[in-house]
Amino acid sequence: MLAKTISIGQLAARTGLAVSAIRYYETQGLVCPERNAGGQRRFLRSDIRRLSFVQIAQQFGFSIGQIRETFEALPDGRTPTKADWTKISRSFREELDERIETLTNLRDKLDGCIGCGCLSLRSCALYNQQDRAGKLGTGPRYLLGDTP
Amino acid sequence: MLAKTISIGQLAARTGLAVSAIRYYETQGLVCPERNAGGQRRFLRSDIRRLSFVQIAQQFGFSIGQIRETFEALPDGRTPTKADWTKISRSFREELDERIETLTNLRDKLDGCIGCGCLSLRSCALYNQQDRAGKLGTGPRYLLGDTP
DNA sequence: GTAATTCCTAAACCTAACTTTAGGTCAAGG
DNA sequence: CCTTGACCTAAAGTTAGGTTTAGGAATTAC
Repeated sequence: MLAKTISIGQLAARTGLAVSAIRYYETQGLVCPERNAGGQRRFLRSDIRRLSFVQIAQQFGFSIGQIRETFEALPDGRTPTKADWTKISRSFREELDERIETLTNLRDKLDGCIGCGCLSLRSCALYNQQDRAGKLGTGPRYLLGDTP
Repeated sequence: MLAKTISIGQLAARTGLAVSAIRYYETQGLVCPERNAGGQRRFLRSDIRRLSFVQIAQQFGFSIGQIRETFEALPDGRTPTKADWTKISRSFREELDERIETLTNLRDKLDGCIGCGCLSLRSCALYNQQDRAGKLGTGPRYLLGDTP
């Protein structure tokens, strides 16, 4: 018989996460388990999917805060449907595309540098970006595209 | 007149790094400045390029340890030549290509999931990787390709 | 019904990559 | 020459993302 809710240990087994990590994620607002009479956490089965998504997103380099924001698109109270997850995955994919593009751009610049005598003071695109950043003082660096 | 060596403040101005960051990098073996009579650090001009490289590598997601290893290919004692930097950039580029490929693969899997009803318990490639990882307990996750 | 698990909280600890602080020294300009 | 800004060290603090520890309480298994 399939229980309606699962324990933290079961969730850990199903997601490959440590129990301590799941508790930590709760403090960060990534899951909101109910409690039983004895005060123990009871998770929905859909939290397995939720935490799997967390792990995948982390592999892609997203921070917990960003993942929490992404989850704000999920329904409050009802179990997320396939359509909900599709929506999230799609916006996630867009972010991802941007990241890959940024990395690829940067790599291509590095390619140019290998050809041109990398990091030369005058001709290297990457170096010059740094150089300009330097002139702005110790503020944020905009190598990755956060132009000033 | 161009001084032979530069101070930490000048290096900071030229690289956009904080003075404290440069001191930290010294403790991590990324730069090895000499000292003058008064005990103050004196950097080579080539350290500007060195630290610029550090910043670029960090933008690509390399850790300080990895960058230090990369630098072990640089000559000890003489100022690195263009050929030295080219060699480093090239091996660096290879690593980078791998990372882009990994990210792209992962993204394509996510694409599959968007099509298939993402993160479904049975049909999602990403999810199933997680699932298998779960069954191995809390050990290392191999979503990024470090297969067991 | 009792022993072994599992779970609970709070607080301390961990690594990476730095910054900040405190208290003092060095060097360059007027 | 003396003041001001740049520099020095050591140690503590910071953020992210957790883990570990300590001391109990709730469940489950036999």
